[in-house]
Amino acid sequence: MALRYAIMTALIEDELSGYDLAGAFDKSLGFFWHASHQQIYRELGKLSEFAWVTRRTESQKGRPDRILYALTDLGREALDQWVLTKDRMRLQETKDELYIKLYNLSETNIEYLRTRLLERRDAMMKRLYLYERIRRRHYDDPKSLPLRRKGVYLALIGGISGGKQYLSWCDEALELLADADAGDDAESVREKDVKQQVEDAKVTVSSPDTA
Amino acid sequence: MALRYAIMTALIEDELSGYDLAGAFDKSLGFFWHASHQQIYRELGKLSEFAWVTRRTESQKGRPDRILYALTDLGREALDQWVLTKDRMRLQETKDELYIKLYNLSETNIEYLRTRLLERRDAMMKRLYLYERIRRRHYDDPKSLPLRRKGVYLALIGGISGGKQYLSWCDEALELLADADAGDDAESVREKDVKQQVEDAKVTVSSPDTA
DNA sequence: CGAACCATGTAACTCGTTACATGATTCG
DNA sequence: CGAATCATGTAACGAGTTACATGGTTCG
Repeated sequence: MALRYAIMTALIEDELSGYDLAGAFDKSLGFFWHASHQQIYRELGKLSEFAWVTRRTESQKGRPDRILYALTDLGREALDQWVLTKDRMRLQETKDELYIKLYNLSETNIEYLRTRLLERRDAMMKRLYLYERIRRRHYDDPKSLPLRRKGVYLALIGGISGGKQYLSWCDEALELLADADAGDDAESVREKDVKQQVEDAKVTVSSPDTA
Repeated sequence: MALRYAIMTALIEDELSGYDLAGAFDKSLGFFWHASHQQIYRELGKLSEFAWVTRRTESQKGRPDRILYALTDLGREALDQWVLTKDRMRLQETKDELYIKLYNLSETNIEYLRTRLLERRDAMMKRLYLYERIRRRHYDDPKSLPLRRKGVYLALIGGISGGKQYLSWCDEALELLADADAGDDAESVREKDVKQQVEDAKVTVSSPDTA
């Protein structure tokens, strides 16, 4: 059910196409919710059935038509009601396979898992950079924001601080795993590289405005 | 697919029943993966089909029989292989409806959302307390752990630091929302209470060993 | 010239939730 | 005496993924 309302939330301020929405779920909304375009088109179908949104086709030259969706008063009402329903409280369900894989850490897979960690670290850093920039540009003084924007701000910093915590967890994990097989000469050299990468990256993240 | 392997992971060290497994997913494993008993029984059915686990019935007096599952060599092999397959990296997909609801923050629902935040704060604190204790008891000196346990340790501290970050996010959110409607006298008094609760709880969390 | 972007969708499947079903035992 | 714990499951539904399908444009 939540995806339905997430879509409507995105439609409060703008009239958007399914494609736009998919983009939003990869960008600004994506820190705490993800949805594939297939799911979005499916929900949009239902939302028009309920008359919670209206659809309007816009022709473009040289590109496929876009179908723009707008929230109706009825939809707006349904959304307001939903906010007040009690949800199943699910605390921080991270659902990352990597955690399960780490439970199975061994000599055989340590190298592989280290690579996955670096990958995630990298990806998170890119995301954080984007979000930090949004925060600085639009949410620099949270106390003076209008109420609605305060909520958005909170969701945003929730994502940002979660992301930062994740980064430092990656660092800690990489350091522990680097120690884990010291002794082998060839390995040691490679470990040094990994540690150096981690250091380099720390600098990049602490001052994202320079990139 | 991941649930399947999470179950097998839990079966590496012990022979467990479906009921035991459901318990594990509510406790030690539950920080980063959740599964209902229905899902678990379904997967266990498939795992025995594949001969990745064996089943053995144990009669009990005055209680229903338990069916104990044990990992086979074949299952062990499948698990080891799975660890090395590349997953689609999904970064910190929190999927908490509360974030979407916060996007819709207004005078109408602010009180309600504050209550949800306190609820989550409370629940997370209880969980953190449990996990911190496990860490202190069994993972106090991570560098001296055998390799496999290091992986478990990393998953554990991933959960712990994520939880701590979540708590401080809740605090920040509650403080911002408390300011949000100051000015009304009756409200102001209530806000004070909320802030006091937050302070009280901070003390509790920073020293979990006293409870 | 190939890759990525724009833009929409369908079909089949697996994963996850909710509700239903049973029945003894222990604890407050 | 009612609720919680122990212990297993089925059925129906909703949410999410993977694969397939189409076809023009822009950029390197």
